[in-house]
Amino acid sequence: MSEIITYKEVLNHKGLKNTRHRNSILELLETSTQPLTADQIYLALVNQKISINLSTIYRVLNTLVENGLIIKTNTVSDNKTLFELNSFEHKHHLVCMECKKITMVDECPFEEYEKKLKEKMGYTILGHKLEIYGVCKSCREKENNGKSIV
Amino acid sequence: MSEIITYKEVLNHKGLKNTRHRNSILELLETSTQPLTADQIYLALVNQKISINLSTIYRVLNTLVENGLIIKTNTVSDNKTLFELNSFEHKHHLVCMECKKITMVDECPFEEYEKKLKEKMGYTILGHKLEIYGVCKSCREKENNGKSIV
DNA sequence: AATGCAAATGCAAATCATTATTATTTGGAG
DNA sequence: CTCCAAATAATAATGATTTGCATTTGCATT
Repeated sequence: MSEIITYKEVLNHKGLKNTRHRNSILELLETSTQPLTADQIYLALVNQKISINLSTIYRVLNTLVENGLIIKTNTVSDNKTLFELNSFEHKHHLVCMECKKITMVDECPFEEYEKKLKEKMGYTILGHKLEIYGVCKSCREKENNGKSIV
Repeated sequence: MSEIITYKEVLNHKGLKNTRHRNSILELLETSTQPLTADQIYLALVNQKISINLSTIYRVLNTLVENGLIIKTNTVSDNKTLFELNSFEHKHHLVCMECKKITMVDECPFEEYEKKLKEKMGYTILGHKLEIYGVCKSCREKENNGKSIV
């Protein structure tokens, strides 16, 4: 836990009960460097000798999304739903097409662009999602040992 | 058909047979102002008194994606796959959170940003996807007739 | 510490989008 | 017109996610 505030307090404040499952899921997402699928969470917890049902994971994830503690995303390549802790910071995803790893980037070049869209299209802009696809350093190096396609 | 080239020719060139189903799906996507789900395509065709099977639609869509004629996307809100004609132009999606309508925008402010990411993260950038969320003009106006939340 | 009750969980079955299988039909080359 | 590979229909299978219902648990109150 990187904050002084514990999940127990956060959950309480939202009127949610402080259960071991909610805590272990939140803790797992906190230590993870990237968004996880429900299934990945399930496997990770089972690995930690925690007995939990997959449907419970889905239910916990959904309540946490509804209460703004975590964020739901989905990938373009495969059709899976990913969950990550809501850091309340504006982040974008850098997705490696080879190893599928996701890296977070926090720089965002958009204020200008959004203003333009607002004027041109008459939209009220609420937010955006940006995913950038590429090949990460280590995958590119692996490939260069063989033939270089990219 | 907005081009001199017919779909028949395009399909031929790709070594694909020119079937009525492929044509009706391509024509439907051409007239559509926004990406469609397999199911929406199915309903639209049935509406046109065209007898077609849903699995055929999926199969046709997948071959068309493989051959670069159409593009696969997916929505953040619900877990559905969307298909749109590949215009071979770089476009982004402007998504209305009220009516879920998608508008295309062609301006893209990214060359600079991608260069930066390449240097900083060591990534080879292949492409990106940007979705912008907001409320479209007509939805905002509808809302203002009641109470204005947004 | 014991009680009560709503909320949370486990388990199994249901649902939904998508894919695979197989028999039948069709486009189009010859 | 004939033939065959490719395309399609119909149906079953799959995999992710949701739901119904019985049981358990958190926690406020006694």
